[in-house]
Order: sequence, then C-alpha cells, then structure tokens
Amino acid sequence: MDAEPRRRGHDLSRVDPRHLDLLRELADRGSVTAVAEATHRTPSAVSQQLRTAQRELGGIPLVEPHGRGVRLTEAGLLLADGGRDLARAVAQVQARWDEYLGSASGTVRMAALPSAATILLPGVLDRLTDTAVHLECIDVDIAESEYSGMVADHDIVVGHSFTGPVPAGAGHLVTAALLREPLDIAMRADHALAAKARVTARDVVRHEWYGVPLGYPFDDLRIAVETAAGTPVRVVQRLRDNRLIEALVAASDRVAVLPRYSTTPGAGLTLRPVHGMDAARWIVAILRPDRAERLAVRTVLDALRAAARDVVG
Amino acid sequence: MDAEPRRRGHDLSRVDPRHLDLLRELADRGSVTAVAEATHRTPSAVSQQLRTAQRELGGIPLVEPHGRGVRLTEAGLLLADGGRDLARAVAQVQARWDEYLGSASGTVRMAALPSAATILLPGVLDRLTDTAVHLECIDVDIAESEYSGMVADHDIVVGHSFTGPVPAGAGHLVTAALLREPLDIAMRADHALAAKARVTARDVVRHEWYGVPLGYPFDDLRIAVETAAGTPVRVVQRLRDNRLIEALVAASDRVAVLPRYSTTPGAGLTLRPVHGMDAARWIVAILRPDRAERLAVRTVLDALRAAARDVVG
DNA sequence: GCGTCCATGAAGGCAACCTACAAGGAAGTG
DNA sequence: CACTTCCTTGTAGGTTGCCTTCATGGACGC
Repeated sequence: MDAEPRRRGHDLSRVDPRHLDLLRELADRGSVTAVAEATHRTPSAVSQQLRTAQRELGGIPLVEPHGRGVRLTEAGLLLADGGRDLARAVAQVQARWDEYLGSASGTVRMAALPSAATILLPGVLDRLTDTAVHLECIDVDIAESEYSGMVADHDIVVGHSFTGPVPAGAGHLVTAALLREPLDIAMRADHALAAKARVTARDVVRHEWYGVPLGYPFDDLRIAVETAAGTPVRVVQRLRDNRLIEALVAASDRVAVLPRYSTTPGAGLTLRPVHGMDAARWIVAILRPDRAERLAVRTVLDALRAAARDVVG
Repeated sequence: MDAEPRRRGHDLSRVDPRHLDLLRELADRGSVTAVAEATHRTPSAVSQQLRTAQRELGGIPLVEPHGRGVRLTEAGLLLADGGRDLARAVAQVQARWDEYLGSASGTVRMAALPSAATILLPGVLDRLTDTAVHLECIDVDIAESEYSGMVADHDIVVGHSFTGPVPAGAGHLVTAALLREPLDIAMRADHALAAKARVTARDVVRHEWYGVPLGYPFDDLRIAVETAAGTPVRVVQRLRDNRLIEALVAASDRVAVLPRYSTTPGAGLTLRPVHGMDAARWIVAILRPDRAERLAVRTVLDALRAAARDVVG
C-alpha cells in the first residue's frame, strides 16, 4: 500500500526505547557519571544522548541541574517509569527465548548479607549444580536502606527486613520473602537459663548482654525486653559481627540476641526463644523487575525459596 | 561498583528490541521486500539486519527459504510474538507521554468499508473537530479475510463480520465491536408488503429478489429465508453495490436484503425486518495491539463507539 | 526456457555515536 | 575566601554501524 511516513504532522516527541532505557538507568543510578560507568561510556556520551533524547521528545526538559549533579524532571520520571516497563517486557521476551533454547543458562550475580548467605547459599549451590546457571555471589554487609543501590549492579540482593516481609524503600523493586527467622537469646550451653525451654524477659535482664551498636535493628528486641521487664538491660559491649558475639557468649555468662537459623548451634552455645516476644527478621530477596523476568534469575530465586523451606522444615 | 560486562559466559542470544521489531514486521507483512517498503529501506538492508539478528541470537535460523520468498521458523515466530508485546509496551509509554503533553494529537489513519463509513464517519468527524486529532480515512471494499492485511498500514480498520462481533482471522489483533446492524428486507415504499410492520419468510419468497453474488455474506439471509419458507428464492440479479440495489428496488416490485442503518430510508424505499430471523452484521474495528495503545487512536475509537450509539439510539 | 519476482551478497558512503580534551559551576575544606 | 574536588556540558575528531547501489542466483509461471 501507500507505505508513507509513519506519522504525519508534528511528529516530534516520539519515544524511543533507547532513550527510555537511558532515563531508567539515570533514575536508578542518580548521576550521569554513574550511568556512564555502568554502560561503559564516557559521561560526555551520556550527556549527549540526554540532549538528543530531549530534542526528539519535543524539547521538554527531562533533567535539571540539582546541586553538583542533575535530577530528573517530572517528565523525565514519567519516561523513566516507561523505561522500566519496557525493560521488563524485553526481559520477558528474553526469558521465553531462553526457555525455547533449552532452559536457563548464564550468570546470575547475587549480593547477600553474610548471615543470610550462611543459611541459604549451601542449599542454593547444591540445587544449581546440575543446571547451566552460574551463580556469582558476593557477601556484603549493608544496611536495609542501601539495598536499592545494590540492585542496579546485581541480579538478586538478599537482605533482611525487621519491619515485615517487604523492606523499606522498595519503590519500583520486586521483593520476595524467603524466610522468617526468629530472634532468640543465645547463651552458653551450660548456662543456668539453658535449662528452660523458653526464657522470659524477666529472666534475661538479670544477665549482662552483648549488644549491637545503638540503632541497629537487632537492638529492637533489647528494647522490647526492657519494656516488658521494666528494667534496663546491662549491655557490656556493642559489637556487630555475629560470629564474634557467639564466641564471646560461649565463653561467659553473658547473653546476646542472635538469629535462630544462622547461629551455629552445638559449639557450646544454646538458643532460647523469649516468651511472648515474636521478634524476627525477614530474609528477603530484592530484584529489579526486569531482572526478575530472566529465566536464570528465576531459577536461582526458586533455589533460594527451596533452600529456605529446608531451613524451617 | 564493579561495572563489568553485563553478562558473562555465552552471552550470545541476547534479544534486541530492534531485531524483535524487525521480526514482528516480517511476520505481519510476510516478505523481506514488503518490510523494506514499509520501513523505507532497501530489501538488502532488511536482509542484512536479519542476518545480524540471527548471528546475535546464537545462530539459530530465524527465517528459512519458502518458495520465492522466506518464512519465519518456529524460533522466528516466537521472537516475532515478543516483538508484538514490545511494540505494545512502547505504544503504552507513548500514550502516557501524549497524555502528559496534553491529550491526544497526531494523525490517525483509518480504512473503512463504505457502508460502515456512511453510518459512522459523519458522527466521528463531528466529534473530532475540537480535538488535535487528524483523521485520515479511506474507504475500501474488501472481504472479511483481507482485514488483517490492512491493519499493517492503517491504525484502524472498520469492517463487518457476519459470524459475530469478532471477525474471522483476527489472530494477534485487537477487535472492538461497534454496532450490530440488522439485515432487513428492502422494498418500494408503496409495495404491498410495506403495509406490514414485519414480514415473514413466506411473504418474501413470493417476490423476486435482487441478490448478491454467491458466497457473499449477505446471501446467508437468503439461505435462511429459503430454509424457513421451504421454497427457493428467485434471484433475478446478483449485484454488489448497495446504492445500485436501492435504486433498483425503488423502481420495481422486487425486494432485496439491505442493512438497516446504512440504507437511506425515505427515498421511496422501505425496510422491514423478517419475522423470526435475527440476521445481522457486526460493524467492528480491527487494530494492531500496539496501535490500539496510542492516545489519538483511542480517541478515534471512542468517537466511533459514540457515533455507533447515536445510530441505534 | 525465458522473464519476473524475490532474496542475498560485496563495496562504498554517510550519519550516528563515542572518545578525548577542555571549560564551567557547585559543594566542601582549610 | 581561595582552593580542591566532583559533576556536567561542550567541541573536535575518529570509528562503527547502517544503509544504498549494483550484481548474482534461485524459484515460479508462461
């Protein structure tokens, strides 16, 4: 037929997948330089792409100066959202293609909290041995608020959440609750309290504690115990590394709050739940929506879930 | 962070929106040359793009020779489907962008059956006068099976269907039922039968008919009448153009099957429904899923629906 | 068997994209 | 307030990728 120019009239402001992807990346990473690094280009190249995108979209400003860097305007954010949708759609097609070629393959990059990895990684790697999926996992010790920064460079981020199965600040991200891990009181195996199946708040405030630095989420259980017992807890040291705390607890009469599954029992250490408190942390996986579509990523996610079921079962 | 190659290992077979779009176009149009014309390139360029797509996707054949041309393999069809999804996603973003910029604008290209356009186009154009949408409508007289060929070059195809509100062969297409138009018996205004509010099958077989060529959908009513009356209908002429038939009917005692709304009454012509027969044609709009997302297209579609409501009301 | 139609290939041009380099603005620091 | 640092933007020039031109070869129909 009359194969003419696709669109007549003011054909300015046509969206282009390439530009949408750029804006999505900028929304995720926050600066031109960061986008340039992530995409293996110079900042200048990225800046030029932004300029042409802006020109082709009718001259509406997409970014505006903000401090030393830039930030997306309302229009830019709108298109960045569209870029997210598009990335997800592409990833879906990629997943179907992978399935067609014969199941999952490729490398999945994961970042996990050390304590979470301790619980889950053995089971996950075991399940992946017979597949063509290569898991590349690094352990990172970061706060809940930093997860969103990690998902840009990793397919799966495994962290924890103390407020519920969905961590804070998971704006455009996909989250999958893997495991609810209760927080217990740890003590020496031959500790006086170890004789009881469950300890009370009143029991534990009588002993000195190894705690975590103020503001750390584990500290919430201490505060709850103080409230229930009506007495402040005597914290003699504030430390972060759980293995270190385990060693200290095993060598003294002092107690500490430790997560149930990631604390190795038997090494002279005993865990006891606190009666009436159901403090716990959620081990969660956080993913970018497009990454979550990849078949290999979904395979790893399934392995994580299965490994988590093994832990509670 | 370690902004490294996005994907390690055999990173072949990564899908690219550009390639998906090419395969979608090829699935829609069927030949390299047709795609080249539609996208304003030479066949050679399209062929080269296909080759690089195939190479980047791991060397899996996407097209195979078939007769003088090519046809998509199973793998190619799979990716073409993905291209459809992607086109729809892009169009959705475009629609949101258009909304952000301030409602619909641009040109919408429509193809419509003359009889359907007669009913609807006046109302549609009326509704679009105050908008920035420019409707470019051509009238085409094509069979139901050819609609799918038209949607590649037009945003909206308005046709009819006799089997129901969804025409045959609407594989990957979006369809919107606009109007159910009953088929009546037309006769001279002072015809003997015109005295009755409704005629019966037995009534109409007594008179000679102007019919349509054998196999035309309107002919179904004739067959139904014959079945009901147990007598064959005497068809004296087989013609296609409804205006011509109207003129002939108005000038004789003969009757004909004509659609209710697109037949201009009053010009010495009267329409009467056939008792017990609910023969009708559906006026339907057919669109490609991605085109259906465009705001301007949706505006025209809404105008079509509104105009259709006016007709029945 | 010849003409026609369609797809593919090689060679070369052109435009888009990127790099390198330089400049300017905004925060933090002494 | 001067200085440093960090981030972005602009210009000039090189490289790559995509497209066109021209030519070749296969498949169908007369």
